[in-house]
Amino acid sequence: MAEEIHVGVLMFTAYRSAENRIIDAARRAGYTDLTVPQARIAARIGPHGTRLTELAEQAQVAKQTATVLVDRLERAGYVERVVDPTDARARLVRIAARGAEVIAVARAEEARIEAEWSEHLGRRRMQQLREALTMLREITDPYAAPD
Amino acid sequence: MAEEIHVGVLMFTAYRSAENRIIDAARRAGYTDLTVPQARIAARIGPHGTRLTELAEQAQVAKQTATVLVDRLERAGYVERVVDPTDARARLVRIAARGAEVIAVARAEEARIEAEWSEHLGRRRMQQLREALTMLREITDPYAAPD
DNA sequence: GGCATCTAGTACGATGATAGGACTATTTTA
DNA sequence: TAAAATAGTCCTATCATCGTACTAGATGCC
Repeated sequence: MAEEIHVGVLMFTAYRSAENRIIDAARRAGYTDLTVPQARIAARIGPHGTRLTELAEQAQVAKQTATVLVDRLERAGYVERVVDPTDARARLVRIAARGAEVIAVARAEEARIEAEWSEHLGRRRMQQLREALTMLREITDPYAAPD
Repeated sequence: MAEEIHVGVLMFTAYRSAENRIIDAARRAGYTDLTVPQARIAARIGPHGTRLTELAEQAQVAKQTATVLVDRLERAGYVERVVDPTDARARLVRIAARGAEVIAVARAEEARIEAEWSEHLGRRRMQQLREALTMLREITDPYAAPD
């Protein structure tokens, strides 16, 4: 029975572990508002801002949900909305000052987690893991960002 | 920038994709109630029933949340609660008839997904992925089921 | 045994997350 | 230029989440 665990469940466990650690790190740093779904959305904002619909697709939630999450992030000062110069219907969600601060905290914890995982697995296996997941993205990412 | 994606995010994408597909399959089969959090809890029920606290830990939610989810699952006929013969305080959550039906549907979709992933990655890489994730579980699973 | 302590689960209440349906404004297509 | 598509929001209903507090049963310790 040991081999019967679905690969997806294994991913959930590892992913959720990382997510919890990052949220905890943010809380310890004083960013006690900021929930997991909010962080998930915020983590997908690109350097020059990202459209709400795009964020919704990547986080795999409805756009109404993304609207609510961005509302809260905006009210808390983590992000801001600016008009998209290329399309008057659209608005770009961008990281605001407070957002940049917490992202730094998150990135640091992220790096720590990656280092721990890498140490536990060994460099070769870690590399294989990353490679396999990156390939998998081709068929599991609905947005299929060409990077 | 292409290599900067955190391994955790890659896992989220794949995991969420699988989860969505399984839920969709269940809906198509007529099980239109049943939400993602409910399914997550239900998926962790063992063959002889599992305690609520245990389910909460494995799904990484508070026990109050697990109570609510099990309530809904029970009302919809997917699971049932029976007294734990070894502890009068505890109750075992067990799969009920309707639950067994939808699990069959879920397992089938799960197998299909694994097959697709395996085909996309190739057998060797799929095996490496499973191996790495299984190892990772040792340091990321708070419940650390011995299995 | 008997009392303090711990554990399993529930109840209440407040807030966040989620999405269906409908709507406006703008852009794209035919 | 009219028709269709797209970006985003609003309204509303329901689910999910968890802090705090509580009850009932189990355990540890003298």
